[in-house]
Amino acid sequence: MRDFQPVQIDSLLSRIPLFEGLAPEELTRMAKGTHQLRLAKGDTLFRQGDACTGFHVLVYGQIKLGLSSAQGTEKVVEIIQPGQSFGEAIMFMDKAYFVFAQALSDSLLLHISKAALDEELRSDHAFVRKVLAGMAMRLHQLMLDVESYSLHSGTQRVIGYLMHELPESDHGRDNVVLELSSNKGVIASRLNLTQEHFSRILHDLIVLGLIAVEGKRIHIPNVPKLQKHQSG
Amino acid sequence: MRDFQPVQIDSLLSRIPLFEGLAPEELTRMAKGTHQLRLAKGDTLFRQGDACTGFHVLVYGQIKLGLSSAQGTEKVVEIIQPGQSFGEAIMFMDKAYFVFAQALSDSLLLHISKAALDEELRSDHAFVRKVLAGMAMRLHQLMLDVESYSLHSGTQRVIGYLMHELPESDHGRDNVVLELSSNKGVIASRLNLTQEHFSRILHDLIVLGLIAVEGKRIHIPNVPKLQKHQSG
DNA sequence: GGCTTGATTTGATTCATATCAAAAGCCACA
DNA sequence: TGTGGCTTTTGATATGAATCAAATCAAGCC
Repeated sequence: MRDFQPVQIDSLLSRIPLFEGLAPEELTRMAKGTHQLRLAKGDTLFRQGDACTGFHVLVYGQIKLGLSSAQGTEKVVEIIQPGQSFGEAIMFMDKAYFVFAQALSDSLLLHISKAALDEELRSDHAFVRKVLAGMAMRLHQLMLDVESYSLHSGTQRVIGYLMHELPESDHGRDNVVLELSSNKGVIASRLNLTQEHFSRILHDLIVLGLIAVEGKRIHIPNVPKLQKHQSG
Repeated sequence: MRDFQPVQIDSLLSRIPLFEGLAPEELTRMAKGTHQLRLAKGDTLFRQGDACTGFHVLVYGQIKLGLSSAQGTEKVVEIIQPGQSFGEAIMFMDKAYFVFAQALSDSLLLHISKAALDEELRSDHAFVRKVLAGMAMRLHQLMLDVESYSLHSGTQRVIGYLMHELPESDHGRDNVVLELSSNKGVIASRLNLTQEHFSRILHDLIVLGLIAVEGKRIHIPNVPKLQKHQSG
């Protein structure tokens, strides 16, 4: 059951950061190589080894990208939020996926074909810069992850995550509230922690009075103080 | 003491994978934005926070890229070998370096200015593809690292590293020899292990008869057997 | 050849985090 | 309003890897 609503796709595309600034006719051209995709919570979008024919953009919902080990355990590499794209890198390499993608909630995605992107890349230098910048950011982000995994303790990673989730404007503020975007188990895995360890770290922070937790809602009485706690 | 030998730079550039296929006049144009750089073992090329004005290519020698933590410990992110380039991503973002670069041995590098690259990107679509492909590969590599760090044990990472260093043609072969490209401490850090732990893992593999070590030379009597050992 | 300096190994111990198991908590929905 | 199926927390224990300290090895080099 494939949707076919070019006009709506145009407008969805235009709202994606990557495609901002494209002329209407360019958007229409891109839309021709794009199709919509609906997933129910729990559905798999692709798995390791699947061929990659383009990249995806999430319109609404939530997707998790993960690695699964030989022993069956899995590790969440990234939690995709609306507006984010993913899969460009592997597309440029003409390789098969080596992460899997699964919907954490009912989701709407766009799939943009490699051919459509290639054409746009050929004709639009500004677009080239944008794609390059996007890939560079992704690389940078991954480097930060590597740094986190290898140089920071579990507690530091958790605090770092909370700070990252907090809108820039809330840094330095007092008494802010933050809503976790997913289940704690998923976030724990994203931070390379077990669910249990994550729970205990949160507990420790509560005992220290640095946060208060009710379900997915995290109260932070004093953001700079939490930030400063990154010591063990 | 800055070198100024445009002709030689042309020819050095032409031998770099990234610049293969460039027309002579393009090469000459790139060479104008390029300069040579010699480092002695131990010299620092740049450190965290330095401004980035272009990217580097290593002609000969060896460079380590690393992160240093607040506590003064450092972690090797990558060991650059001749022919490899580095720093493109951060250049595209117009951000300061957040890794440092230090020569592990006397080295010759080229520094290609952002401006020169930008110009070439604007005029040469094939070149755009190459840069994109390069960044994609880098991203992929980093993902593999993340996978290693989070899903594999120390022993698995070491075996993985050895397999990676081994030329493809030697997989499946018997009785191959492999020369470590750097000090064991550096490699250990690259694998996110302490020197001591790395030493012990090597020791364990020796006891199991999977490898034999003399200095930097690693003998592998049976590659597939070593490969298969990835279990703990 | 002995001496200095750095690299590597070995040993003893500690620590962070994982694992396994079970108890609570929390919804959704019949 | 209870009940089944999640998610989350808590507890007890195990383990991989780090740390600290010291011994050994290797390699220049006067």
